[in-house]
Amino acid sequence: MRWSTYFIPTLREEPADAEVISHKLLLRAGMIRQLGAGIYSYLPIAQRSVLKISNIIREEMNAIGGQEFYLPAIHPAEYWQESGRWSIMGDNMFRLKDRKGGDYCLGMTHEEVMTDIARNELRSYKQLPQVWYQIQSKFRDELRPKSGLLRVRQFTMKDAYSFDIDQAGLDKSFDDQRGAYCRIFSRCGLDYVIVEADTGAMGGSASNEFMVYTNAGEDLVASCHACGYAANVEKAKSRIPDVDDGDIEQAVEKFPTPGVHTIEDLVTFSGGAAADRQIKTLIYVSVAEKGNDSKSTPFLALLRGDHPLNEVKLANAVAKLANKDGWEQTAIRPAHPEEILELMGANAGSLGAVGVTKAWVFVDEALRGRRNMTTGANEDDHHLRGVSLERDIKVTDWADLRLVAEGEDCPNCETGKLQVGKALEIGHIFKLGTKYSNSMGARVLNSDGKEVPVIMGCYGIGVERILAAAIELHNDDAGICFPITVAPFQIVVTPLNVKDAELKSIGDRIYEELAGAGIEVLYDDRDERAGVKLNDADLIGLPFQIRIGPRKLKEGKVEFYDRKTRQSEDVPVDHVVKLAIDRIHEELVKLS
RNA sequence: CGGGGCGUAGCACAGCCUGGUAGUGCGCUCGGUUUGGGACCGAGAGGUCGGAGGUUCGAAUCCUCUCGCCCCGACCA
Repeated sequence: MRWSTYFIPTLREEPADAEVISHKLLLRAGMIRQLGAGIYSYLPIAQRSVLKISNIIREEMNAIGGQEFYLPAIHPAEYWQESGRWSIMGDNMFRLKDRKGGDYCLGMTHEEVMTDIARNELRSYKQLPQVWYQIQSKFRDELRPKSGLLRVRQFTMKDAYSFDIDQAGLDKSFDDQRGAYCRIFSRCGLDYVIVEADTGAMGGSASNEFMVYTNAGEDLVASCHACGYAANVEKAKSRIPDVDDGDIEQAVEKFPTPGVHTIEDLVTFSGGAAADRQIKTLIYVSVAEKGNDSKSTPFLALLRGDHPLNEVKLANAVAKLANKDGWEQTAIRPAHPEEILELMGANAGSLGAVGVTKAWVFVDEALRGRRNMTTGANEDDHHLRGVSLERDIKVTDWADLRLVAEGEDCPNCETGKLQVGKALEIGHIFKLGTKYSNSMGARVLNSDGKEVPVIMGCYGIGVERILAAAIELHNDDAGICFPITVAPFQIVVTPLNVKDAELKSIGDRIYEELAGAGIEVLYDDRDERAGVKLNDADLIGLPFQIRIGPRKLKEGKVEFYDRKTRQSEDVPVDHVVKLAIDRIHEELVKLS
């Protein structure tokens, strides 16, 4: 490819509204341009990278028996209503109407579409297992698109679905996918970690996320160096030391606490209590839907005073009670002040669960067995001391509701401490089970002639996130340092002055020979100053460069430059093509 | 949805407070000189100042509304 006629609009200056490194470099390298919030056009070299990533994914999916589909992006609402996700997805889903007023959406994923095909076509266990996948655009009306390609409203996703007759089959399909994911991310040059994750709106039993540690990420991962435990903080657990509540169980006593409205206030208040001897009382609302009806149910969540709430854990705990009689919880949210007053008869800052019987009370496991605690009295400016959990509070359900913190003990081994780091999710695999096959009626006959729901798994990868993550992980002050497997080209050939006929003719020859050998080569035949060409080459980050300049050519040599190490070696003109081919193959082998 | 910021040439920005002929740098075009890490000289092209309404003799500038984009938050009562 000749750079002089190829479209790579590099930017010298940094775009004003880019924040994260990959966003800045994608713009500066002429790879993407924004069309709207969270909507990007991929320019030619970005498209080359995306296609290379897609092909790696395709190869690994095919290697485990995956079969590629092409599915509609626009879905009639009825399929999503059947699965129940028409309401669960809420404002995150792009919705539209056709000319007759019929409801449609743009697909966020394709469980419904794939399950529909499965239920129409799969009849017998003899047809299982099946592994179906696609690599296509997905649409999500994100609350806040941001960070270039990291959180967008249209993106490319590889999503695969497995259909098995039993749990053992699902386990194998899941493990196959997990192995394929490891190979895919390794081949793309990404350091990743596999973590336990919440299943969220997908439903299902188990799930693993594939994460890349980077400050541009939006998730937090808790991990233990001692044993390798790693989990999304949405799911992570930890061990904490016991707190001494004293030997004697005291009686409940109300006392005035004027002006005390926070845990912290009560710690310093004379006659108050340490934060770990307090009970924090939070009022939340479960929002549920049934058909076109919706309802809001306020409830209490109790934690130790110094423990932060993990909303995801709380939502999961509440859903067990909220999802019945056809109701499906779509969200939980903090209660509004007027809702708190109505439910509790007091305002935030003086709340407590003692005597509460008309609302659900969810209590964090860390409070189990605790005695002589201090909490709000449900009367403004009053608190209670001497509260014992089991004796004084009517607990609806115990659950793990606590957000783990850095430095707490690993839940999985004796010695480790948890570290918490920011990470970017690049892949997610789920054991769905029968959630969709039940709601949509995908059943086959088993070997006993009995009709059973198909056991499903689903497996997603964000293609552009791989590109962005590769840039986040591999860059320096001059620009991108692409892993060769995702680089738009493998090498750039740069005659430093194309008006010098000798430099140009040698450049032409090297370019032709590399291209003839099947190397993905970009030829910088632009009539630009050397500085411009070298800076652009560094910026777009191809792994290797061949620089042809007058100084070295006097000795019959050209420079072979390694972008990542920024080392160059002088090579006789006649040897450089072979050297380049060898080095490129070496790189490819490293990432195979 | 709440808070903050910003919309002026392809890009980055100044001008706005205090109303009076729309600017700077980079990029772009042409000519010349240059040529190993983002050259120099000269001559040019390019903007309904996000949009609508209002105030005024006069609005990029003041007022109202609106659209868009960026950042933070939307868990700890």
